Amino acid sequence: MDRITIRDVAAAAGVSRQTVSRVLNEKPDVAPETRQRVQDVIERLEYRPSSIARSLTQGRSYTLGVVSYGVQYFGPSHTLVGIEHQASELGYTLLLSLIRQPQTSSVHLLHDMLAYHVDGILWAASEIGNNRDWTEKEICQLTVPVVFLDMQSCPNLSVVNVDNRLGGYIATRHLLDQGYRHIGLIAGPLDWWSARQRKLGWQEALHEAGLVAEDGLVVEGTWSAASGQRGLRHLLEQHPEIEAVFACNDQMALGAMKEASKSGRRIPDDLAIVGFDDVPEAAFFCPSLSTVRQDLNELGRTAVRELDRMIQAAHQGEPAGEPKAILLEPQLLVRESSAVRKAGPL
Amino acid sequence: MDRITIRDVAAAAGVSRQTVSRVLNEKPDVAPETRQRVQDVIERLEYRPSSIARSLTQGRSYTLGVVSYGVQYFGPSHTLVGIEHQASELGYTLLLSLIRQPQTSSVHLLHDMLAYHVDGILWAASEIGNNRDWTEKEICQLTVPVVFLDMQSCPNLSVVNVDNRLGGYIATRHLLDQGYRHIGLIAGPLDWWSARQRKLGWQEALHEAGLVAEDGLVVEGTWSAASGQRGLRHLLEQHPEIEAVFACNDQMALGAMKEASKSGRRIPDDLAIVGFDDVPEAAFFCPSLSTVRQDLNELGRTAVRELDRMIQAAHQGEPAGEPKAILLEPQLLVRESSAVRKAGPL
DNA sequence: GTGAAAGCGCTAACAC
DNA sequence: GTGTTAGCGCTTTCAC
Repeated sequence: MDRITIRDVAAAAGVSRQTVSRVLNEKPDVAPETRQRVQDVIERLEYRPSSIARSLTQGRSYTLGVVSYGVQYFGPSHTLVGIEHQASELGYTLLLSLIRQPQTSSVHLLHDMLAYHVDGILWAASEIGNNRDWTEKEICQLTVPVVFLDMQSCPNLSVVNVDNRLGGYIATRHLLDQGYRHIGLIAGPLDWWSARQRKLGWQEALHEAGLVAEDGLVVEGTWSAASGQRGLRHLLEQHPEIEAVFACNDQMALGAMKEASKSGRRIPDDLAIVGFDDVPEAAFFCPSLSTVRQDLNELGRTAVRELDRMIQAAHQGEPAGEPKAILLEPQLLVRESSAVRKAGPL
Repeated sequence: MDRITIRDVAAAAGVSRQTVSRVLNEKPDVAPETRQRVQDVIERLEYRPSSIARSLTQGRSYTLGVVSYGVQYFGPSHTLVGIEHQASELGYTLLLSLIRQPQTSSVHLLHDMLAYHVDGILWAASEIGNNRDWTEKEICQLTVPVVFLDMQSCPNLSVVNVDNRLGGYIATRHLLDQGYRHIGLIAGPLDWWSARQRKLGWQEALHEAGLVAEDGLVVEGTWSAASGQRGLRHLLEQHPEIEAVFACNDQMALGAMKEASKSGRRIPDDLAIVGFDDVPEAAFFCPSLSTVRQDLNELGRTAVRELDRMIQAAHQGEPAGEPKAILLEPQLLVRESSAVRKAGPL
């Protein structure tokens, strides 16, 4: 069963292919009756124009490349949904590539996407280790705009981020405001840029309160609940005086809650906990988990809008404009796990 | 900055475009030295062949369309990862479309993908309500193969599923084996085919044990933890004698655990709970949650392999073969929430 | 208003 | 071994 082409339509309508093309693209200079006739034939034949043939002639594919990592987890999957929805609203289709080894540079994915003539690229895989070192050499000689998510901003690149540092700050600041002074940190893997940022926020809040952010108060996790559990155990062994913990995601917070209950500590009375992400389950943990919410859907949407802007500009021969660094504000959600400490002396 | 084409390479190497093409496609009949010279030029010019131009001439795009829904949730995101990895291993790139309104038929997405000349389509959006009614009329007249995931099998369609019914059965059977007799069901939304299947499994197990699967023992949730909490409350109000509950996903199980603890019931002593999915957090709930694990990664991979098989067949002019219905077996994980009931009379 | 010719970047089929 | 011709399905340019 062969594809129906513009030829078939032209023949059936008794016009030239150009005229059909004009009707398809809603261009003027087609007699109303001709237009109608062509449209009827299109319907009857169920003709659908080939997007890739179009891409070839127009030099635009209305396609965006997305490179992501860890889509099975909360953050990346929510970001991806935001990306897709905004993209489809703007008339783009997505080409998806998932990275398996986040440590390596994966430049080749970029070229793969270019082979499909994408109009732009969203690099949504997190910055881990030095997996971004390639950007300097590659990006400048690219033919299409690229927007990065979740990576350190850089003078030549367009980047969209949630303000992880602010998130770490408000989480810690909240615990300080509740009267806690000995606040531990269960960090994410510190080769992740975002994890380092959250840690910085924690440090900043402690310093601001005149406290010392000792290394002993920090334990590095892997984002997993198991690592959160181990982390808290380790922390409490070393520093039994710890009264509160900021866990850098909700899974690690859950693991910490498990460990707390194992060690006979009640939350929040003996140990307050704040997480990060606001996974849907967080409100149903026992007790419910205070956490920092980031609007990842909006993160994805913003990135697409920015990319679209760059594409439009480039397409009109405009001077691209300065690369932007966009930062979204996270938001604190207070629940039971960090409720204000009961009155009375320690 | 213009794209480097096969012409540029041909000119620079002093050969015809055809020879360059032969080198690119590793065809024989090129003199070793010519081949080397061409390859050198390719490297020097950093030439990358255009995949879409190739698609046009070859009638193959090495591209698969994926239509999914709810990618921000556990199941669909894990399936997507499986799909992507298997696809990329087989040399395919993915075109991704996410549905917003699962109730509506979304046939147009199918045509959108065809416009991009995809070699095949994976319909990974769940069957909900009658959002599959279009398949009968559309599929037969399609030019490319389609594989469906998570939907009722149908004589003319290729379908890959986890055996949800079996999953419901083994969860319930496990509770029966533990000595529980009054077993409630917190079902998923019953317009979802998969939710109905899990319910069927529950019924089957009860019947087999000579028990009646009364309607009063069933409450319909929305997959959310909140609905699980409400569900259990409702169930216990109506049937205080309930000793165990099968919640059709882990989130609802979590909500039920919350409600149990609110109402002063201990798990598993006063109420046993089994979930479905095995989200990574399940092992860290308090108590840890018994659940049914489905290998969603493998689900996605299997679907891609099947689709690839169909594509290959069609491409060699073979008679497509019978549409297959593939079923994967889920697996019971016993944890604390359904531990064997303490000895002693009821 | 409409059509003919040329071309997007590549490969299949056939020459030589 | 290598080059020429034609064509994938569409749009652009320029005739008429």
